[in-house]
Amino acid sequence: MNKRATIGDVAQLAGVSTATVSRVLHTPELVSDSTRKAVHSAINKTNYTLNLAARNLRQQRSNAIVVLVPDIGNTFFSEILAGIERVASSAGQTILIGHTAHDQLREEKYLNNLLNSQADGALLLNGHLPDSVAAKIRETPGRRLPIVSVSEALADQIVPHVGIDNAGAAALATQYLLDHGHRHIVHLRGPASNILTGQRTSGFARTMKAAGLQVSPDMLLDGDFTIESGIAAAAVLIAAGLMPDAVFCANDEMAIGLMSRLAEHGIRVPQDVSVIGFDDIAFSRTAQPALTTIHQPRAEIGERATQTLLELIAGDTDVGNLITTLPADLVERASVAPHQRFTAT
Amino acid sequence: MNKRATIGDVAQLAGVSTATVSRVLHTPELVSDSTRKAVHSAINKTNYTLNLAARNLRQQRSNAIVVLVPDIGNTFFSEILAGIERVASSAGQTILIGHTAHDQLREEKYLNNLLNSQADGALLLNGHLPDSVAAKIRETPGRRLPIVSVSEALADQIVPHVGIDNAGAAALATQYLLDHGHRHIVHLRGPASNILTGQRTSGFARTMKAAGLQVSPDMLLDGDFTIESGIAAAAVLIAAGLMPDAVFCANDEMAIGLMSRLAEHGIRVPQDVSVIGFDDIAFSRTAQPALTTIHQPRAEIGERATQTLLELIAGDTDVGNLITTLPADLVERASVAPHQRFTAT
DNA sequence: CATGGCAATGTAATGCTTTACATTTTGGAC
DNA sequence: GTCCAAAATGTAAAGCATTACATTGCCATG
Repeated sequence: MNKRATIGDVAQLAGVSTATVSRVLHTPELVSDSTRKAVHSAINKTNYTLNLAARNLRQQRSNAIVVLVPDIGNTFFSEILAGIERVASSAGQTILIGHTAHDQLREEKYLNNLLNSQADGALLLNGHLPDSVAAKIRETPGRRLPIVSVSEALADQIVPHVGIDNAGAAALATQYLLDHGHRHIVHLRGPASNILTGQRTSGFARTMKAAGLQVSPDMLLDGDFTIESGIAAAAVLIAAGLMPDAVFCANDEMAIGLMSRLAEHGIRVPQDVSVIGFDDIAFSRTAQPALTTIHQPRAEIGERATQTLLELIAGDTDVGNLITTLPADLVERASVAPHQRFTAT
Repeated sequence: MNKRATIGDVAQLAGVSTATVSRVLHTPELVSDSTRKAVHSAINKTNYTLNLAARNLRQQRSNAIVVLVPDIGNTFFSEILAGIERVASSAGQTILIGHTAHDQLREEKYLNNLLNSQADGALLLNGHLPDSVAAKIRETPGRRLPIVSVSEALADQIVPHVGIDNAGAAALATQYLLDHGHRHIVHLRGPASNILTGQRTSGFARTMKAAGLQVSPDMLLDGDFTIESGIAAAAVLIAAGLMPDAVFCANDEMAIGLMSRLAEHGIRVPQDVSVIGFDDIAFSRTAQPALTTIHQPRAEIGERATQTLLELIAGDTDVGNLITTLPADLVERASVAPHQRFTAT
């Protein structure tokens, strides 16, 4: 079992210098036909493969970007990733996904890849920047780290961001329920630790208030973006014995969990209670009833974020702390119906 | 904007040699207290971070493993990933996810990371090994590449594998339908290109035959593991005008899509037709009705695969072309009911 | 035939860290 | 105070590819 061939082995076998081998690989037009053939044959004979660690060390870049995803299992992220990949790969960048599972240690670990020249840039889908990295950014304002936050903004937005207007979209959903005559509306929120939770809640509260409705504490339910927390929320509602007119869920997973539990108890959506979600994941279409929800332009979010990151890496434009806000809209399906007071006339 | 600090800068500032700085970082017990403090303070002052490219080059390994996933959006993979991460991170390995999207070019690109010492090993969830890599493995039987296939076997199994007995699990599902009195059973398959399709189909066909039932071509429907193909399959069934007793779907996504389309047409599951899925993804529990399906021990699959890979990397055991088969079982929910001929007595 | 210019190739420095081996320092025993 | 072992630290090579700069060889022009 012999060691891996190096560029030197290839050069020796082909009877040329290492520089020539390197040129065959990267700028073949500078090499004569005969030499090129000889080198290629030597490469085949030796089973040579480039050592990327050596190249990255020498070139001071890796042509890779790391994407931090809080929850791989959440289908919401996959279309964003598709957008990211489209742009990244056409720019010759490899994308590496780091699953953080909301774990600060992992976030740091993956970001160290960036700081340690394993990656040229980072895309944050997790809504959180570890303190150590944030401190580094503040300490060295000149040397901007190529990081862009996506979808979930940071508490302290010190890097560019691409996402939607969450408060506005939540307002849109709430207004839609109001327009259908619902008054007693409950909002099933995400975890308090998530920045989106505050944004969506404020959009909800603001719209309710504008309609002259008070948001009392019992109109806010706490979830954590999982199906299970949607199921649990339904249980709370059922136990309380008073079904609201409608429930605005901060994401589709929770809405789907909620509806499944309601169905088990014979509570019909939308006849007995209307439900609206957020995100428009694939399964919202197949839910029973099909879920009315807020659609985010996920592919475009991923694309724009990656473009911004690439500019940051190239360093040719000063994107500053650019905030890109893309439009979100409402898709009407079957989980919201007009309130009885509209139909019972 | 100054360049990044190197270990040399730290050494100079601390008044020691680079070797000592390196020791402070990796084997601090070999360094005296005072020196250690001085070095740490120099590290802070200079904002030093290790250059991983240089370390990887020197150490000839990266402490990273790359996981090839065909479809990030498929929730089936996330729990496998969780298992992988658990084992990998306790072994100090970083895991990097490469999304291949069934694209051979991407598969090669990510595997080149492995061959090029950007990663120490690879876990294949995509059921496919690019020809170039396969050729390399065959050419150099001595130098075994640290690769393990997971869940989806390779057409030509030249690396260790961890998964379930797919034909057996499909037989289990089919037998369950037979036991409930169903005779006219349709199997909605995955794409022909996928190795699982053949395995599951053969388990289905074998069990039908054992029950004295012929599997005619019209009892096999083609899908591609997506929700949409499940919806399309339902449309085919509806258009044909003859609803079978039951449908065995090769994965849950298709079963869910199928059921949603059936519901739109007023066809009730399980009263009018029974449906059984495969994989037991999270949304199978919230489907209406809750989906009866085959459960795979995903976390364990991920764990075992990673253990095997780590052994391969360490090279201390000869795992050979070990095939690890884990048990799959059936979870009864509400989408399968006894055939009328049982209940109508 | 001499010269300039270009194409093709070579030389050697560079990127940063780890680590085997060498050297110095420290502390204790006598 | 001497000596030795152990602890602490230093020196320098190695890991592999890229690339600025230097060199060689050739052709065409005058």
